[in-house]
Amino acid sequence: MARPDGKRADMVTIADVARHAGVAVSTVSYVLSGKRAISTTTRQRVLASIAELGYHPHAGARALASRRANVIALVLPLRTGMHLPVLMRLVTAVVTAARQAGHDVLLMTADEGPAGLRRIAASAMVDGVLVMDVEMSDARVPVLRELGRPSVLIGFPADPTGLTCVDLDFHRAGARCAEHLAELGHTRIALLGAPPVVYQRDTGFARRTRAGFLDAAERLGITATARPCGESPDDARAAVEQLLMDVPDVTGLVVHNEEALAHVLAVLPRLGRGVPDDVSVVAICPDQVAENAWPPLTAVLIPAEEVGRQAVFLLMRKLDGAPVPESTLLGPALTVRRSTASRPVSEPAAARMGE
Amino acid sequence: MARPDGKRADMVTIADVARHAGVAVSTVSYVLSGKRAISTTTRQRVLASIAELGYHPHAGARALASRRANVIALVLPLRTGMHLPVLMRLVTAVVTAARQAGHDVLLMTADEGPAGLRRIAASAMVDGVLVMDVEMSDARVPVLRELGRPSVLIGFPADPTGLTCVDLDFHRAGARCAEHLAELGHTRIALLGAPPVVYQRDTGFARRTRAGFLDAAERLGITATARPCGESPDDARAAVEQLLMDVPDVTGLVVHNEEALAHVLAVLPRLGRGVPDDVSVVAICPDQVAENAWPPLTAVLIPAEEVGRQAVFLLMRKLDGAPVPESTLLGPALTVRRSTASRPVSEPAAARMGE
DNA sequence: CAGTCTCATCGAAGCGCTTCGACGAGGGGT
DNA sequence: ACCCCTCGTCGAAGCGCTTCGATGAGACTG
Repeated sequence: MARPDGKRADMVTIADVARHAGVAVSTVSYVLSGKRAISTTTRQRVLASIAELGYHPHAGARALASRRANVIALVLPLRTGMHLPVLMRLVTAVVTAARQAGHDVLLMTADEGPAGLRRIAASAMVDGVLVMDVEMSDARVPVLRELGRPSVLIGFPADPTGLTCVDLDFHRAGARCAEHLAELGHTRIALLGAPPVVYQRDTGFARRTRAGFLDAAERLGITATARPCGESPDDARAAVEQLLMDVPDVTGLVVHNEEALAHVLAVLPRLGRGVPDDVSVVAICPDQVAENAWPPLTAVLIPAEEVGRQAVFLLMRKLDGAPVPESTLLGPALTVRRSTASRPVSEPAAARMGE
Repeated sequence: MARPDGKRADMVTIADVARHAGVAVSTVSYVLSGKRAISTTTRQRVLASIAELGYHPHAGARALASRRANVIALVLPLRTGMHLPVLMRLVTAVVTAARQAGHDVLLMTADEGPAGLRRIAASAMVDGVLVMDVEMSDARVPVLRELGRPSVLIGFPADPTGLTCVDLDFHRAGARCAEHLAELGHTRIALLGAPPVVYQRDTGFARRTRAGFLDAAERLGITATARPCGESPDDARAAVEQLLMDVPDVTGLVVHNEEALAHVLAVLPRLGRGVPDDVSVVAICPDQVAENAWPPLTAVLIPAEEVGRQAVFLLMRKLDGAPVPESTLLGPALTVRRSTASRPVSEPAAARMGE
């Protein structure tokens, strides 16, 4: 393995390339970085040598000399409850986008906490940090502020001032659902949202969805109600029953609660409401869930790939010192499937079915 | 931000620590690495300075000087079909274990392919590579061999010679299922495995499970049959019907096919076989699936955390130049839930139910 | 044709760390 | 008293790269 000069055989250095091409080390460096003009002939020769020798710059040396690691950190939550398919697609999108921008991705789990962030930042191991699944009051946020490293959050904390955040625009998502139902002629619609406790905690996305939904309904001149919904089968059933009792002529339903979704869908037919014949259902959920439900659900999707790409894009801009907006909200995309239909012209299903 | 000397304010170097503690730079280094004896008083002083200044070694400089990056690469598959919860738990376990061993984790997706592996290895960015979800004939395997970097595979390729592989011991998993059924008194048992095409491809885990199952049954002196099972509802139903026709008195069933599992469970009652009253069912699947099925399934789980930990452990040993076994097979853990019971003493259910 | 530019290239000085050899101070043995 | 260790510490030489200033060769001016 060792060569006569005592170095490792598999380590080709920039000096080897320079020697092979008959130029100075710095010339090779400039060919690679493009930071100074190099004649075409020299460039060709250097590139040929690089290819022939299979040279790859030593990442550590480069980081040391250039003060740029070309690595970003991705901080993943461990927390359960996060929907995994969405998370994985986000991760994949981030890695792909980062690679396209010439960066690698260092994976951190949140359990190292603030100390991990400090370590990573102080050791110059990464140029910037991407924090996923941010909560309203997230312990990592103050650390991020304190470190002063370029960072981008996926999700919004309570106070996003001075940070850069990306997420789905839940306000517009809620509105989009109302609009879709209105377009189909529905005039009595309802939103079943997160469990009560989530609203009490003032969690951002739940409130924003509700506000968007109600605002849109008002603007469209249709009657809407929004209420929380528990996650257990019993709670979900109770919520649906109560809703149908309070608003018997409701024909459009938005469900923003992944856990409860299946239960809601199961209970509606049993209460004499066919989907979509009697009640149209729009979900706000990952597309996998929407596709696998029965019937396949018209839904506003969480655009994981797009969020990941955007987050990386913003981080790269920050690394380049370019200005970025504090908050980036991605437009919701509504996919029409088979759970929504025009408002039934006849009387409610319960009567029709002789129940 | 800049100090009078022109350096960045937030970068504390080892020289700063040395000055602050009144010792030589090398002394600080030795305190940190423990590679030479340092008097207690000096050590204390240095450690105090480190804490006070908030010093963290520059990762790049360290990698350059020591030829150790303290980073390992984790190569994730993009491929669908991999069960995500298992994958995420594996990833989490790997990151946690790596951190405990003083390493960080660089995340690569497989779509960069061999070139990505080469780049990572040649740039000395990582000390070793962990490859997940290895297939029988995996394009990454030859590259791994060629690179000669320390690596560990999770899963087994067709020819694991000279590699280090970790996985669940599917042979013993199959055997464990048979044993469990035998312990409950069942004497006619069957295995529904992967779709036919998987066996034809000579895929490792499917064959090994079947062999383990049949060997154990023979050893235990009970009658066993193993057959493939398609993934569609129709194929699964057909497989079950055929099985019940061929072996009407079968009372123990092992299902090693995640996709078909739900369909098998749905069809058994319709054929007059209650689970577990008439037929006991053991699954080989992730625990989430086993828990959420009805009835909750007795199952052999894929020990994701343990696999991740083992893989990191083995990689660390390789980095230290210690010998490691070529293959590490993890013992299957069987969790008893509500889908298995003692062999029914009476006649088959079909008769009992008057069908 | 001297003076001035631009272009292409080179040499050398670090970047922050590890590690090797050297060295002074004590603590045995004789 | 001597020599010889061992222990604790220091200084300096790199690790492979980027970047700055310098330099030489032409290509323009006037």
